[in-house]
Amino acid sequence: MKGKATSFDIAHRAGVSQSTVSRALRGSPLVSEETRRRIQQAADELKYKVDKNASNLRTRHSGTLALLLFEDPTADDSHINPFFLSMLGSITRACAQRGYDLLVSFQQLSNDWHADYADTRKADGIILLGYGDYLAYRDKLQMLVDQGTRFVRWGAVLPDQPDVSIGCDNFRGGQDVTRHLLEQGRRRIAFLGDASSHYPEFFERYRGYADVLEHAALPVEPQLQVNAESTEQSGYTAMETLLDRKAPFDAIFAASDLIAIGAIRALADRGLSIPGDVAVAGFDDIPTASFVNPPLTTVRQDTREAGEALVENLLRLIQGEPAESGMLPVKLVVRKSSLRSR
Amino acid sequence: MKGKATSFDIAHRAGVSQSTVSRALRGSPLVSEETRRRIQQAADELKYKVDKNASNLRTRHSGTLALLLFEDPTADDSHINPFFLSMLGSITRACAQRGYDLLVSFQQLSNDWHADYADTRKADGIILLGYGDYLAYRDKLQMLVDQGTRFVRWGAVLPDQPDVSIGCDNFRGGQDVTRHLLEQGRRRIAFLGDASSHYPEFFERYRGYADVLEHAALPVEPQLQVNAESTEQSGYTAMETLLDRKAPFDAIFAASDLIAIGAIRALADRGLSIPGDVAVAGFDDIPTASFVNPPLTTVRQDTREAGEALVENLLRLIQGEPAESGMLPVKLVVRKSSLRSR
DNA sequence: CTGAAAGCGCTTACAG
DNA sequence: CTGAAAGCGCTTACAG
Repeated sequence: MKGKATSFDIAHRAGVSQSTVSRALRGSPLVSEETRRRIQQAADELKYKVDKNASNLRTRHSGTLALLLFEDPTADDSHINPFFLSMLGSITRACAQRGYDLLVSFQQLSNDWHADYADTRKADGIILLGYGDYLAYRDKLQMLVDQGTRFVRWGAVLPDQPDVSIGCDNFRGGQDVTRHLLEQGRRRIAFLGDASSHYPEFFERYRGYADVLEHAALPVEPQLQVNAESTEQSGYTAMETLLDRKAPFDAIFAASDLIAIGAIRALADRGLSIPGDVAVAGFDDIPTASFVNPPLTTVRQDTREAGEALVENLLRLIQGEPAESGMLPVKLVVRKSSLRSR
Repeated sequence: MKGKATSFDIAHRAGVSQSTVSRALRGSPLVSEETRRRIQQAADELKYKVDKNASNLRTRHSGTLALLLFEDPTADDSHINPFFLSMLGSITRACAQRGYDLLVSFQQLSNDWHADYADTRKADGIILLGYGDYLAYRDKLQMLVDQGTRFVRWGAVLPDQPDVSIGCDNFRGGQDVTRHLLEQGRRRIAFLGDASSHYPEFFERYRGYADVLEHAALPVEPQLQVNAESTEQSGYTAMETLLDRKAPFDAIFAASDLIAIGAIRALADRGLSIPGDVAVAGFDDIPTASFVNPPLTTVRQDTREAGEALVENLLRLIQGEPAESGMLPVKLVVRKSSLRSR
């Protein structure tokens, strides 16, 4: 056998026309059972597989989705945000279940990702997953929409978005954490993480936090908020900044687990005990969260459900059906880092 | 503009033939600068992108590699072995650097993965990454080789393999850990992990361990070895089994960090202190390793280098050049879990 | 139920 | 340097 077998080879071997081979292998009801069996057998014998490039070219779709993962502070190789990695896992599975392949790619915000996979027909649609200045790439989203590219995005779900976005209930998560910390007797809760519309997910968490404080008639103090992006390093630095401000606080609500982990390190380096001196809570429930010392109270986002929802909605868009942005529930996971006494 | 522009549209707009458009866009030296510029401009204006399906069909290759990730004990969705996740990250990057796309897929050992991506021409080659009974899928590897499929595998590098495998120096890693534990005064070191040719990577680590013990004139005791696969749960169970045997030991060498983490939990549950009563060391240096309590001594595999090597060699195979199996160096990372005194 | 034929959008000898 | 033409391997109306 030289080269791969084609449908003509199968046709020849099964004594039918090439068109019939194609029909049989695609499961067309027009083919008789007997013929189908003969063709299937010939195909098996020659280890024939339909050439996807040819079939995609003909049918005008690829059976493939593209996942574009981007982080603003481009992580060194393998140190991708664990939460995204977990999403990647569930998205891959969700695709497989629906018979789609998944193309994975890392991008920088600055790149031309808005004009690639879908345009080259390598993918039928795109899933956007990442962390970066929302205002900076909002235009690109609009461009994608204008071009008619099918895509869904993981991120904050806001009223005025041009695209289909799936996200968790960040506001609610922020409320839950803050309420919990108050219940534990904390009164001066600091927030580590960006709190502006540049980073809507963090901002929603912050708004949930502020909302609960206000309802408890507690002040929302600007000096208790420090910007941080979602890395351990950034969390460490932010924690130091907060400590240097000398404003008293008895709890930290970090906008992500990575930030929380950095903060824990910084607190430990200054000799502060957790949760004795300071309670700490994060967001995401990454695998490491339960292993840090002390185990970290956090908010779990159901990545499995998230992956399903993203793929589900993207497929709907591809099929021309209506798809809607939606918010997934969150779940407070209480661990030692926020509990009153050991 | 209805539908996407094709090369004919560009040709029309630029006033040249379609063949010239194709040449210009592929960077053929046959096209004059002036013509190329005009074509490029027309392409930009129409936001034209070459249809990959068509071009792949013509050129007989896809510019895509497939990563097949499989775990024997199929992990629940997002809980993929963190080490593999890290590899996934570096492989994706290595592909991108070389202009290749990456198709990611989870597989079970039992599936027909040996006859898929490459056969359907969706990928030019395959990277195999996973954990499972080697003897069980060795036949499939042989089949891949026989079919002429281009693939490389991450795993143990053994003398008699039919395929190109890249792995770390597991034997050396096993030696390093064991030697370190001996230096810390430990004498009865247990090994948690499968130690048979079914799991060659673990087996190599075990052989390194046994080798050092023998050179130190210490016995290699079967009752100090307990099988375990690379999950926390399995590590926990294995640790319990070992404890129940009542054979004295003062150190644990776990074949992977996940196993080590499970073991640490089991030891803690029985009230044993680490490293006071028992020193513990793992293998892989997953992100969590530095966060467990106490921080885990382990062996780092350079995933960045590993991803590069895999992609590099696969590309070589695809280009018909010789590729060779190879072993990457490992690095002992000493942390608190194995140190004599606090 | 089956076959002959057109065509998906490219790339690349071949001829100028 | 450029164009006309063949062909990559399929799918799917169209005609029987």
